[in-house]
Amino acid sequence: MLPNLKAEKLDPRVRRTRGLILAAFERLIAEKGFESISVQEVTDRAQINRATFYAHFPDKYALLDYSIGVRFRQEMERRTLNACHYTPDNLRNMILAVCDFLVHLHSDCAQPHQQFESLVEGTLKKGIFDLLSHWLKQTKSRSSTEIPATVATWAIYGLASLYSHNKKRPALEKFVDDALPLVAVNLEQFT
Amino acid sequence: MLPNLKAEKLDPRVRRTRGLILAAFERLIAEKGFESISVQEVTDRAQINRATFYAHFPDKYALLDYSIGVRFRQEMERRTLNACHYTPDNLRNMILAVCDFLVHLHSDCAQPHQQFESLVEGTLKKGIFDLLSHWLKQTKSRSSTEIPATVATWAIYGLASLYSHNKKRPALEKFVDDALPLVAVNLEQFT
DNA sequence: TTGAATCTGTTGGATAAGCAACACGGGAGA
DNA sequence: TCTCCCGTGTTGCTTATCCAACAGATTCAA
Repeated sequence: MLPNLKAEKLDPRVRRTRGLILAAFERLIAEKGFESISVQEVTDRAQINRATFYAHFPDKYALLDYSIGVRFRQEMERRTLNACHYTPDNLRNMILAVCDFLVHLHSDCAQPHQQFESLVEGTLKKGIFDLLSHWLKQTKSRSSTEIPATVATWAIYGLASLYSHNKKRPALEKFVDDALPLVAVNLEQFT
Repeated sequence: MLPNLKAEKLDPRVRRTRGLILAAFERLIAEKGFESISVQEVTDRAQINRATFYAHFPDKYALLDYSIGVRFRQEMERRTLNACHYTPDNLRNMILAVCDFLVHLHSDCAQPHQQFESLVEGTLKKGIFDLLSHWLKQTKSRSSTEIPATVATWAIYGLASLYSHNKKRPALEKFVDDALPLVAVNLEQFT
């Protein structure tokens, strides 16, 4: 079972602190981009002590990781893709979701730089991979899921990256429908 | 010197907790009125432990007191009436402010009951009295300020109460200009 | 080069907030 | 009447957060 967002029974202080840090961080990212943010700015805006930040995150890169992960899982939950299994249609919806996610991320974030992008890529691929693996393991097929999930993950992220960086983007639905069969063929055995 | 709102150097945890309690309380008051609110509801919404509430306020009546006091001082600060001295014009502005305050309080608050009203009255009169006394003490006049400040306080609150309960209210400016001389005459010696 | 300024991570001890439990009291309903 | 439920305040102990201080890295200007 994928860990649900609200299922975790945390100390309320921890939940509150993380929420404050996250909110401050996301507003700052929208204002001035990831690279130029300092930990101090985040903690000032979040109204928490700087030492407390380090009790939760090793550095601002870990915070970015966390932020992207939370947002991704929230989006999957919103589309009810977190509690289902593999079908070509679910796959289609997931690709749509990832494309959407990247497009919004780029418009929400001032000055996306190289480092930022590659961190996002890593986190997002992990999210996609985990969700896909979760789907595939629910099928009766005995075959290993690692390789097909990896292939599909990279393909999906690649598609979304292509789409989101495209200056004049085609209609999303059309784009995804063109690409879907190429990904789905690798996962046929799990249908 | 009247205590400034941001001047107090409080533990940030205390500041945060009070802010959360206050915000939760004010939203609840707008939703269901003061009487039917329980301490538990406030703390649940504020994401605060119930025991923590009692570390800050004896009960919900003290919270109402605090809330009204903060809002009143904020409003006076906004109108820069907190750092000035007695003049008829400042007095006029203060009466305008108190009327405004009561009108908005009644519209923000679902089901204002008797107990609610009398608590508000006490807190507000204390605020008015303190501010007036602060003004009067800055004049060269040697006379005692207690009696004139008391008379003016009650008069001002009475005016605002009358105005805010009036079904079809006259224009505020006209109302105040009619009443102003009656209050000002008691404070003439401090001009 | 030097020095001032700013940010990063880390630490030990102080303090606020959380938690679970308790006694108490006021309904609501059998 | 009795019991059950719910809200109020209170308490001792645990835990998260705050704080002040530190050493090291980076930048920038004199």
